[in-house]
Amino acid sequence: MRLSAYFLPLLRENPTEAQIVSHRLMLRAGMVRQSSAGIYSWLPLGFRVLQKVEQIVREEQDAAGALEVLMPTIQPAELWRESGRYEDYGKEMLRITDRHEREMLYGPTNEELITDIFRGAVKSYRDLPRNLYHIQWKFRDEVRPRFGVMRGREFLMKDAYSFDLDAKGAKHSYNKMFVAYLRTFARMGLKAIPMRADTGPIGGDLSHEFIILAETGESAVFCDKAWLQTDVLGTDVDFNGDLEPFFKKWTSLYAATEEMHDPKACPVPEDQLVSARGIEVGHIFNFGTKYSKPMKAVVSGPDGAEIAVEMGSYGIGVSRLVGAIIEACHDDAGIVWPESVAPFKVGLINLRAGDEKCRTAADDFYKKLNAAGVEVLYDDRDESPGVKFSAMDLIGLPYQVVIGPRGLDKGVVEFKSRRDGKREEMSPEAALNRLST
RNA sequence: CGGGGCGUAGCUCAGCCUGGUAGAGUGCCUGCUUUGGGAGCAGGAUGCCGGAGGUUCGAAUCCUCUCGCCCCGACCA
Repeated sequence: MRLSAYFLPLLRENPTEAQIVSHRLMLRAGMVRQSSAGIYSWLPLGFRVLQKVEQIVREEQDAAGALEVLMPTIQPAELWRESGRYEDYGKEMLRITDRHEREMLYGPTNEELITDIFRGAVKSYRDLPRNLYHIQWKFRDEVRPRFGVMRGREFLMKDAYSFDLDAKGAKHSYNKMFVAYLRTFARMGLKAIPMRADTGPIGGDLSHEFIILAETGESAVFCDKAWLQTDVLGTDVDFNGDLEPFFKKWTSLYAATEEMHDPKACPVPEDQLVSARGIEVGHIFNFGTKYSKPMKAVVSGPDGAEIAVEMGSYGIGVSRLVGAIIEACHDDAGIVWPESVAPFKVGLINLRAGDEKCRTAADDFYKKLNAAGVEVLYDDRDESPGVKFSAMDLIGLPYQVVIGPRGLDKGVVEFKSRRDGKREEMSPEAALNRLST
């Protein structure tokens, strides 16, 4: 992509409304624009990141055997009356009346809808287990939206729902998602710690929140100091095998959210306990028959008797993750994207747009990168070098290739790694080689 | 939902107290000179001063109402 033809409205100064670093950087880097409180438009650069995050989530859900569907954002109120949550949810639910005076709502989550779909289609234990997920916009009318996309009212969420015949199967489904989540966040370069969590209004008895430690986090969390030195799972897993060892391993070290943390009962000695702030990026629940019973999601068992299915739900805040990644990956100059979610892999800077030799060399390098399938943002604008350097640092692409008259005379380009700031001179071929691998 | 604050140029903000021609920096446009970490000079464009009422000869400024946004707290993927 040529920057001269791109839509990248950068801000030189910090907008006053943005108080935390990810919000500031997302606005300054031209990733999002606020539409109203807690509601954002995603501009090209931000949207690319959102889609990369979404794709990683999708791949890991698929790998764990979950099946993607797409449910609507608007749901009928009746379903929520069946589960009893229509009244419970209160003002956080955006309620809508259509032209026929029918009560509708903008979905804050989808347990009711998925249960309705499931009960209409599955009648036999033979069709279990199943896990259905979708990645869809949700709306929760938060009292106080804040922190940019980290606590918006409208947000993109992956929510998966598992259906099993019995508690043992349900635990296996839970473990699958548990492991898939470890892999998902690890792929994004994040250390997300699974913590025992309160089930809240979703219900149930088994629940983990996946928390990224960050000073700006909204939740108070407690964990064993050893977690700080522990790497998260990144290896391949057989999802059909026994996952309980993985679950045990990644829950053996103490980690709990504030609601679940009891200082008196805590097994970790005080000097070994970390008290920190965290960002919740995922939350998994096993809630048994909380919805299947009132909504009559039942199957015939082997003996012909009706059995209410055991359910779980599994959420990842996809749009929140974009902010969370920036909270975890930035420096004074701007964002430092992990390669897996970077909007482009490399920023190509032509230092002298007006110089024939530079332009030819840069155009040529750009063509070769494209041919090699390397995602590149090419700054071909006629701007001063300082402007280009700072813009490229701000948007945080993992690598920069600088082509200027000084290097060209020696037949080299400059290759810079954003993360450590190291710059090396090398031939264009060598730089191309580095980037295509 | 309680408490606090802010709405003036694309952005950051001054002006408001004490009513009298709409401002600065930055960005934007044009031209020239520049060019390895946010360049220089010259010229130029940009505002229903959030909205509605009111007071006044006269309102960005005073009063009333209203809408929006932000922050702290309680609540939450």
